[in-house]
Amino acid sequence: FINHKAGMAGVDQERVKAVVKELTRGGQHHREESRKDANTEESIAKMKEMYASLSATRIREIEGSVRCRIGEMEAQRDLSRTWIHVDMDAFFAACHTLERPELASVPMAVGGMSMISTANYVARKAGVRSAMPGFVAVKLCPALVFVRQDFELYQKYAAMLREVWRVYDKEFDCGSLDEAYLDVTEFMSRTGMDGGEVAAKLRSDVETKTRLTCSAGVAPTRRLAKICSDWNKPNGQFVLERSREAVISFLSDLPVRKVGGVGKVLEGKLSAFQIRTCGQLRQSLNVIAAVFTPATIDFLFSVALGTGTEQRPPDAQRKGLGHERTFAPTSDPRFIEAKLHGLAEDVAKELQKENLKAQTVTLKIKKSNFEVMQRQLTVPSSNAAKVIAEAAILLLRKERPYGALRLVGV
DNA sequence: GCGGATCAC
DNA sequence: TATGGTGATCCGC
Repeated sequence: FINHKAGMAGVDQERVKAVVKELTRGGQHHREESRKDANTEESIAKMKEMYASLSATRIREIEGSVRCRIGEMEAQRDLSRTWIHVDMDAFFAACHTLERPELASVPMAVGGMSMISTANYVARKAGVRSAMPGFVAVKLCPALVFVRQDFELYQKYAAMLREVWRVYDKEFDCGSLDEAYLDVTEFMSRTGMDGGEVAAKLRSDVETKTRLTCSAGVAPTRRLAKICSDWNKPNGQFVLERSREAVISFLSDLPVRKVGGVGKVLEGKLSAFQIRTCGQLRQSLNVIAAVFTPATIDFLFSVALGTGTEQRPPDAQRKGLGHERTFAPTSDPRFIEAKLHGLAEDVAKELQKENLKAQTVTLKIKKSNFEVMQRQLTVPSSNAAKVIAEAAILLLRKERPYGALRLVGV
């Protein structure tokens, strides 16, 4: 929970670490996390070993192809578009505060003792953070006020937000309820405004319409715009000029972890090769090309150069639809199979609503020690609850004896 | 194609 | 006392 999220700058990180350690020591969840950490370390060791064993000839080959590839990517660099990424400030918490103004001045989190989905900036000062279990948050901030999630409330404000965003880009796409990517290139030529002016007006329109604040990033690519929207959060904006020099200079000291798609594990692997910033990444593309897998290499090259994501991706069709539920650990097959029946009903209803059929049914289970397993079965295409439930239960029974479970999903 | 793993929000 | 739910992607086999 020590990260670079907005509003977490002045947090006493040692205190957070101590509290988390005290509350998790010896727990099953912690053991599972440690197991994954050990796997990452093992993977890093293999990568280092592999790198050390490369012949001089092979290294020269890689260097040549990397040089060539960078040249091609530079030749195709596209600085013609202006993207704005707009991101609401502590969206869920802010929605509740509009309805209950007294929450503005107290530390508040949306969620419960198990999990927090977001916290207001008062709570963040104490180290409370999204994805933190509520019982840890209370220990960090005993005065913390919990508010239950209310998706209808968020939907109401999200609909108002989309009204605003549409004005700037008819085809805007939403990352989630509270954020969107807008290609404002045409809006700018139509109005004569520059990127910063458009972002300022957009944020002002959002606040006028909803009384909610947001932050915005302006940049020549979607990926960079997303990073920029976080730069002056909350209630701020940042403009990255549309020039190669500006992009390269912006990236030079940017921690790789700020880039969407770089999580804890990839950050750890890069760090093992002394790569912590995008500038260092740019200087290390030979290593990257030597030790990572193809998709990751493609991704990291475009991150390092600040290229890619200039175009809006075509809207993808759905590839999966599922439901899962956590409960107090049990091995009672009657309880577990009843859960699966209920989840299968929910899935079937949504499939029917969207005029879809299931081709493959996946059973997901999480054991009481937090180990996750998935088993799948291809069925004759169907959106009938009965077919889906029977497939899930068949898969479950094949895993007997499965012991105590804490979650099942369909 | 399957199952584990990672990531975003 | 107590660590979520949904969807996507990648990789090794």
